[in-house]
Amino acid sequence: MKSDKIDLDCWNSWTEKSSDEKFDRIGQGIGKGEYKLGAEFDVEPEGQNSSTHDLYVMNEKWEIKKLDDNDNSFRLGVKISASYLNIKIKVLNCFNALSKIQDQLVSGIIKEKINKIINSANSKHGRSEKSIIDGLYTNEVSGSNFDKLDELIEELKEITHNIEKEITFRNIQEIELYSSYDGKKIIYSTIDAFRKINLEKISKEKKINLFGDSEFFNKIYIYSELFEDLKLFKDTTFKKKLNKITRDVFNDVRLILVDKQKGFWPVSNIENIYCYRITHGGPRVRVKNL
DNA sequence: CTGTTACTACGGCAGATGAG
DNA sequence: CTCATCTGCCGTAGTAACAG
Repeated sequence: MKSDKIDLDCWNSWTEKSSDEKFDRIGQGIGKGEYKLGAEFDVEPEGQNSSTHDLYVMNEKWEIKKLDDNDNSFRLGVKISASYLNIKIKVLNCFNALSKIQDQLVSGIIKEKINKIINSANSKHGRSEKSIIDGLYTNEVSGSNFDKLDELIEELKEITHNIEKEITFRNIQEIELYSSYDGKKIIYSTIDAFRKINLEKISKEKKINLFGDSEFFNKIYIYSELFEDLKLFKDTTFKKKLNKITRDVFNDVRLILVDKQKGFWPVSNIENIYCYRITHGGPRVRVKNL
């Protein structure tokens, strides 16, 4: 193979050109395979001189990743931590909020659904040795917990979506109540009206009656706790969101996988990489069709 | 100065379980 | 049984920053 020609989405073998470079040679901010790959293309690894890429080859910025010999995965740098933390916080907010109001919900179908979801989040799935919630707090979400969490988020989205439809159907997007400030009548959103009434020192029965029935009381309660945080997953999913922040790392940078024996694998379509679990505080990534 | 700790790059691997 | 996968938990090198 000539070093000025590379094949995408397959292993390009190491050639004579890099035979003098050891794959395992590392340096400051320079990972395995970078010197060897650099030798193939007569370039030096950027290392500390560049925070955006490892090699500059054929007018492209290259980001080099060595796959884990164990399971063909790789991890990302700390740059992605902020993006992941934002997602994690929203997810934890949802479950914390549900746990807090759990006891205040009135028995019924919707409460049972929420109970199941909370229990599932506090359970281990697949081969996991810790629950989803524990995993989120310890920054270690296993593959099966990761899959299950995605399902749970979708269930919560479905629930809040149906509540939204019901609010619209009942035509109570706005409710008129007396102001706590000056006693005058003011129009409040459903959520604000609920929160206002829920603070009143009146019996639960009276509160429920104001919203029609206990099931609808539950629904608005749940909705008021979740809708803000679930906005992050509007028109997307937990997994898709993780995939997006993972792929965004490679905007304007070509991902090149390296392997001691097999050579190097340039990834043509970044959609071929996906996040499948969280380790050490960030996404762990795999490549399709490897 | 020197010695030490902190920080930021970079992945690694042991043990258990499940598939065949 | 053997082998691959899954899960959880860490490690190392090089340099900068700081204490004395």
